[in-house]
Amino acid sequence: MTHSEENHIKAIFHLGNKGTVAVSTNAIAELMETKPSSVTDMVKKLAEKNLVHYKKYQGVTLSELGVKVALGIIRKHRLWEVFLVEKLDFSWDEVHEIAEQLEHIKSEKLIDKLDTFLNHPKFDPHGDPIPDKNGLFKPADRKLLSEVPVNSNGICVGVKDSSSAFLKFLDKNKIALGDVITVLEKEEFDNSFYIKIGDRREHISNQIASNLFIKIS
Amino acid sequence: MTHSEENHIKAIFHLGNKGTVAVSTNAIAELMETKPSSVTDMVKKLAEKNLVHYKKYQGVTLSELGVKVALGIIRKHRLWEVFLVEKLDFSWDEVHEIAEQLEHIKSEKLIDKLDTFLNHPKFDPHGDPIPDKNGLFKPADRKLLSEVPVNSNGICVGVKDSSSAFLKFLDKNKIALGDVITVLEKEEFDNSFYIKIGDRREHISNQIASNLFIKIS
DNA sequence: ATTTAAATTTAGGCAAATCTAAAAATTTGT
DNA sequence: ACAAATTTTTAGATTTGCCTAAATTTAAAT
Repeated sequence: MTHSEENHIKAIFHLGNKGTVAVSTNAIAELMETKPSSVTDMVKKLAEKNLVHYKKYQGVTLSELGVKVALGIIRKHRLWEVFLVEKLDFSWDEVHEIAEQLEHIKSEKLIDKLDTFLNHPKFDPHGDPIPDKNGLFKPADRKLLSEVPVNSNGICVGVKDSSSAFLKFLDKNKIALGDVITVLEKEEFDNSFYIKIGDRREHISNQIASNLFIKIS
Repeated sequence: MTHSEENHIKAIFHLGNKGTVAVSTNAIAELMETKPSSVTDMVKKLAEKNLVHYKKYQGVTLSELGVKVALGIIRKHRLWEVFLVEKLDFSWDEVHEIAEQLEHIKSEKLIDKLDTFLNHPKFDPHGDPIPDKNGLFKPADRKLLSEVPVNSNGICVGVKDSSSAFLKFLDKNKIALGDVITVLEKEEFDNSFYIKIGDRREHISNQIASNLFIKIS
């Protein structure tokens, strides 16, 4: 598998609800910052290799094999992210680009040993679940802060948007995974939220609230 | 820099006494398992980029910039090898292939942090010196066991041939870096050696002796 | 010092991954 | 339901890294 093939598989997985929902070449191209025509070419190649199901003009889904491959890449990506943050002391907004490179290193033994070294972590630094060797992971029971009823109480367990910009915003505002959050009030006018986080009271926009996952306790 | 470019630079460095001695395209091709004509192409490209000095039919040497690049790659390779052996518990004969991949990961910060995490090691698992950030490393004062006078006493600090086959042989015969070795006698007939290693007496062929480095104490 | 052998380069070609521009299919709006 | 807009694919070109086969240069041998 080339890097490019792996990246396309990953994109289809992420855009198409784990590869189950048909994704347009346009969408893939946009995510990958390439052109739709290039995606068409690649998708044909992946179809040849039985990694995707593809019908002209109808979008792409992953085959069973494709899902397996995608989960393998995601597993590697997220394990490396844990390594970078926990062992090398990177901050959570710096690790994505490096993990994008590391995820393509080929060695099953390496990733098994890395997993062991890290004590079989279940979540990456952004709260996303890490598939195990067989591609299984518990569908984290978490909800977007924006979609939880007022007075809900829980722990911040993940972010939906893991862009560097958003993560830096959270750092600046001292919001981190593990923080205890209570939704105090919803402002109907602009859909913003008043929350209690730790022992502070904060006012966060809807955009922030709809990118924070909490686990209701 | 592409992987292929980096690999060519590395080959020129290793074959040409750190890039200072002209290397033939043939030699490079053989080491890299490619064809001389392909090497010619690449070498021209590297010359364009001022990474090598190249005169048709006269072989290649590294430019100052080329040496810098080579040292950077070697630094990465060897630091990753230390990581694999010390942290992930790989054996020293397994790490080369994986490090060949990892050495191409691009992130200065990553390698600095890895270096710190590993406590700025000076040698890789085969006893080869690791260049520091500025490309400097002490020229390890070590000699081949085969070239040391009888009755010399020292510590085994490295291997010349780090092929998996040789390393496995050493493991099987319980010869490891750090072992104390005394050259007891040289057998003139076949140039083999009788040595004391730890508290055992061993008889090793010239081929073995000329691939083991010791540091005379 | 030629001739022969070996090494090296050139020329031309191929496959992968990308692109642009044009053609074809699908979707949308009225 | 049909024309217009949008999406998607095809066709053809480009770049990179590699190859084979032929030509050229250098080195070796008699």
